[in-house]
Amino acid sequence: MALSSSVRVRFAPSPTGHLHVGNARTTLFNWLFARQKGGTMVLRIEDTDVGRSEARFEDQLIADLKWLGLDWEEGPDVGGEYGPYRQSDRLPIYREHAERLLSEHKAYLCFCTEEELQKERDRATAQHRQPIYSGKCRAIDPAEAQRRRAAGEQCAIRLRIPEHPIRFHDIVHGDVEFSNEVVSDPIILRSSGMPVYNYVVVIDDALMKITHVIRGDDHLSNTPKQVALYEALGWPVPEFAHLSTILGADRERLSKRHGATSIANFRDMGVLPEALVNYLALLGWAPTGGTREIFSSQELIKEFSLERVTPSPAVFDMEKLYWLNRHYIKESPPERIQKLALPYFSSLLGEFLSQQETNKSDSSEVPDVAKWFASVTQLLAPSVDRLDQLPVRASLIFNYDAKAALASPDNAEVLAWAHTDAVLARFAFKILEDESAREGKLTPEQFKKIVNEVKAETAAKGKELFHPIRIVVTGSHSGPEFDKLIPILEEGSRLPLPKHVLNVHQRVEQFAKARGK
RNA sequence: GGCGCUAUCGUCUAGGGGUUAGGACGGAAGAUUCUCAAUCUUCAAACCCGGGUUCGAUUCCCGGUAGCGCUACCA
Repeated sequence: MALSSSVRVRFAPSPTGHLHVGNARTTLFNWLFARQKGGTMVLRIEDTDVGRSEARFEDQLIADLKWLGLDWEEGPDVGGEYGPYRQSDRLPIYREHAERLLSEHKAYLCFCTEEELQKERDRATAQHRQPIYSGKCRAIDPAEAQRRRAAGEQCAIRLRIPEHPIRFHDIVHGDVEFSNEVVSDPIILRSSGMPVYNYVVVIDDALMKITHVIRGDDHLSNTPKQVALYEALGWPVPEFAHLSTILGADRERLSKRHGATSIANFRDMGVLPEALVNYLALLGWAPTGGTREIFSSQELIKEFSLERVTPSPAVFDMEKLYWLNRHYIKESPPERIQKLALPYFSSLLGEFLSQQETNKSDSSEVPDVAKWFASVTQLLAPSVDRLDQLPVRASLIFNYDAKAALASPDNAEVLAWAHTDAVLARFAFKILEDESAREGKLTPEQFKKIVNEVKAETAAKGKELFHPIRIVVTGSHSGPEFDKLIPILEEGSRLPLPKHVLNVHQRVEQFAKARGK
């Protein structure tokens, strides 16, 4: 299939850890741009730092990107015509082009030792000068230099930086200019033969025909070196777009210290991918007009533009992410939420539900349990920031504790109300008497009828009536609607769950006992 | 230290030579529901400082300040 546009972008992470939100946002912007332009997305693994790179991190990276719904046409996992897509597999390419630059006198051999260079730098900083390379080896005759190298003398390859300022255009920042004096001839190939990052990135981007380099603005200061490299190599300079840094609440660069920062963290917390994508898109970008907040990926592809990306750094705001997450939780089909919620209930349900799921056809009870659990998540999910908070919310179903309810300071005020004793007494009496309740088959209608009778007999109404009853039934004076809760309690008590759910009758009984009246 | 980038409510942002400086999150108040949540309504909340250009600057220019980044034979 012919692509309608020649736009090619890349995401080039180092496999040194989990995918970070900053990198995720960079990938997202690349992806949105590529998808909008009908371009090609390339995934390239920058694993030249062999010490820190690990293969398992590459798999995680790919899994995290896919979870976000991002995809690519070329990469180590899918191949492509500009491979290999792992830098560790491209070493010969880097050497070849370095030698080419050398033979064209665009680069030269440097015989300075690390100690010499370090001393030079120290001297410069002590004198408050820019710590740049003196250019000592620039003057060595190339033929002489080759002889010394052939004789086995250790040397690195340095790029010759031109004697004029380096200018380039950045889509986010506009025109940027650096004096050539601050760049200094950078090493492109170490004496060990290993190439340097700022060099390989140019070779790869050029050879992979990348048209738009969209990356973090920590690379902005590296860009003049890279532009000089493109020019030395005789290759076209791509468009640049440098994205601002994501900061923590203290305005420092976002790090583990700030809590959840990896995509895996958010996934484990029960943040939905579409919420994260939507939030990340809003960090540093806003649509025309700037009033819309909710965007699906498809809508983002349509609306996104690099020109509207803000150059200033953005503070990551967990509360706004939660707001979007709550929105998407409510929008999601209940079956999806139920499925996603399941892992968080392993301590309450054990392997029970997942086991039941696998052999559902041969037991009649199974659909009941699944259905029951679905109604539990449906009841609780709308009030939660993230799915991992569900089990705590569910404690009113699973962990009824009459003594704790009576002792709770939250309940003290309600328990002291004038009507409370009467309400409690009449309610307990009626529930304990009720035949259906005793069997755990109380319906919301019967429950309502009992409540109404209590109301008539005690003259308590509104909160005076409901708060004490809530405390008896759930342990707390506030919570979900009784109409939905009663069936969950009653049905739950009849199911063979690993953690038994008390029905209304049992709760009233325990409460009465705990109260000693 | 040098160089670079950045600067609108607490936060994310819209806007732009003359505006009641708009929206969202969060906050506050009210409505509603038995309660909480949700929902709806309302409110508070900002152009970093100093010069210049201009009839007029938050907006354009310069300087300062602050934050961040880069200053490696790290990526």
